[in-house]
Amino acid sequence: MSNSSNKSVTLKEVAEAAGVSVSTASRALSGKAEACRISSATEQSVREAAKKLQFSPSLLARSLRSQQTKLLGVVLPNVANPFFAAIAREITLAAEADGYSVLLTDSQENGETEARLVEQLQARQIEGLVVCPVGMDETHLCKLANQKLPLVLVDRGFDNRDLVTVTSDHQSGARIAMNELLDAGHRTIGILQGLPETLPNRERLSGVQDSLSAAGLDFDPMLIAGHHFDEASGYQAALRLLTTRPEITALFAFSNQNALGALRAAAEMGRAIPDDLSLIAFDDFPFAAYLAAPLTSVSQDVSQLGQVAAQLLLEQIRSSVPPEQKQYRIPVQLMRRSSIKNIG
Amino acid sequence: MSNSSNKSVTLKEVAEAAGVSVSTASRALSGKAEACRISSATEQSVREAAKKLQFSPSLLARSLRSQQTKLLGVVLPNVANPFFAAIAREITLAAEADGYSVLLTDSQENGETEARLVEQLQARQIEGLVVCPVGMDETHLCKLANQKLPLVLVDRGFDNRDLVTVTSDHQSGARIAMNELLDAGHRTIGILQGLPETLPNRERLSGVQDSLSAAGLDFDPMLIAGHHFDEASGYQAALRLLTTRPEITALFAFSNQNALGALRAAAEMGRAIPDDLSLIAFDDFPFAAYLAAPLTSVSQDVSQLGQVAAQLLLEQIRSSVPPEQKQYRIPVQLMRRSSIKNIG
DNA sequence: TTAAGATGCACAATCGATTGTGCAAAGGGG
DNA sequence: CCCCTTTGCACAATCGATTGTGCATCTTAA
Repeated sequence: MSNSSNKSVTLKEVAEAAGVSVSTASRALSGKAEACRISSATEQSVREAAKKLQFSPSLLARSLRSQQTKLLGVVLPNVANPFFAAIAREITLAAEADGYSVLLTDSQENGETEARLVEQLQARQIEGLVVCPVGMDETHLCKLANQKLPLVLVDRGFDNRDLVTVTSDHQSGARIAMNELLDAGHRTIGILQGLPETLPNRERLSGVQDSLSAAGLDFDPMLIAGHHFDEASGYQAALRLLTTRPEITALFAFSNQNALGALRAAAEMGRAIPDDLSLIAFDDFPFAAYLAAPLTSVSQDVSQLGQVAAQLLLEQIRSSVPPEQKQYRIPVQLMRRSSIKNIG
Repeated sequence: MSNSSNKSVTLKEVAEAAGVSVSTASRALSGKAEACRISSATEQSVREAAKKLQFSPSLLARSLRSQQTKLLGVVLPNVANPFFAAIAREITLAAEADGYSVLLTDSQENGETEARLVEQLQARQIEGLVVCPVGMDETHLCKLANQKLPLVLVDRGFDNRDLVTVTSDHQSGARIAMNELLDAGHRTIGILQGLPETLPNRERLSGVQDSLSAAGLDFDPMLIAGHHFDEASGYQAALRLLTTRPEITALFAFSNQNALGALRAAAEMGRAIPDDLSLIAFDDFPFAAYLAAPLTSVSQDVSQLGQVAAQLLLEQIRSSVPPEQKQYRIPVQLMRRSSIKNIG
């Protein structure tokens, strides 16, 4: 009964079944019957033929003709990372709601891969693009913006203020975290940083510095370690800091994965949390409250991040002009638990 | 200097720039110069023109003509869930390596949404589809398979053995988990189940039953609670079981989110883990080892799951015949930690 | 009865690439 | 010198939909 071939029904076949021309069939099905003076009898027979044949128009052909692909591109450094996955989801849902489909790609935290993926997406005539950029080179992205391709950067960004960017308020997040430690009496605080060249990392370092200056303390670069947002970096960095600077009483991990590494390192060094070492992390996660030492963290509103990015992109596509405001900051929230000991 | 309009360069413009016809330009650029007797001089001038104009062929037009979109579809119940995100990533990477792009969609754990998304993807002429199906209705998916659209089901599946399916070995995973509890002397074990109608859930229940029978114990349906794989369900189910059946000494959570809910419920009931209550969960996660009671769990090899699904799909597309073997089982692994107390 | 206007639909161009076919010009052999 | 082959490329159809235009037929009024 049902069509068992793999090629789909075309408008031409529908038109023949209804005994009309392709153009008439097209107009009948696209609701332009009135405007194009198609008799309702004809319209009905076309509709019936389409239903009977299970006609589904080729979006490919339609896109080619209309120059509207209804496709969005998304480039993320690691789709499997729950943080980016949450962003991907928000964009996907928002896109779907607006009739768009999402081409998802993974740059594997590699700038060249990112550039290649962006070109590939462009070749597919995407109407808009969300990127969480890797590295410090923004030229390939500026080029897109110059070509009038709606573009939104999310989570990470550049110093270039011309690109539409949605990020958490990393700087005040870091300030809040540091203040929490300082208020608890900590004075020698190790920083487990992530990818050094990323904007979030730099802004967080800046927040750390702000906080220290406000407290009249020096910023000691030797108290910073780490090179990535992953567990391994957190582990190595924590191990090194705790070994070279045993007077450290608290660690500030720039990601929850870094915190995980810190947990492992602390366990190996025989330092219990929070009694022998305090810990705070950027980026909350579901199990944070159930850890041996419920982890105090700065929570990013990832859903909000994704939603705002998606809305900015869709709005940009609709209006075909970039928004006036380029920089969007999503507030963070301190989740106060019990991984910090008051040693004041 | 660079093109600042948003419309891209067409082959026609390249051809004009090189002073040749569109067909010649096409052949020169697609490496068919030799075969189509294009002089190397002409080929060079076309290539140069293309480079100068930054020509990038429209994949839309190419797809329409060649009937090859190089597009894959992926439908997952919740893209933000790290488990599904990991699957999405593996598929994305494998696809990219083979020149395919991935259209990612989120069915929001809703069968009708899933069916709608699948149709939409079909309208985009995807060449293959990976679905983690929601619900028990497989008709819309069988239809696809009948239409010769390469299809792979992942994580979840149906009793229908004709659809290519890649899942963890849920049944033996559940057996392993139950045996771990039984070996530790537990006899009254509460089950926190996930979505009841899903295959993983049913297979896990089946594994539970196997294990109990082998131990000569009865399977008490009243010891099962829960309706979803999320935290809320785990919490409510655990609360109910621990209230109505206080003699329970151990819980088996069917997902890590369920386990999280159980953790919350146990805390509220004043039952410490593992001393007052043992816990084991299906599905490991990075922080499992750092919980107050390091959680023993059955770990699924999610990457493997995604990779196998991707390879099966790509192979199916290449050979244009479904594989002979339809069911693929990925082994699970017990991660023995310390959330189970030996009460033997 | 006939010209003007309304009605209903088909023809054909178009989007941007690919590809089968055909036609010149150049080259070679008898 | 002519015919035949090879070389080099252009023409045109095609993929499947959308859309401007034009042509019949029918209606209505003078």
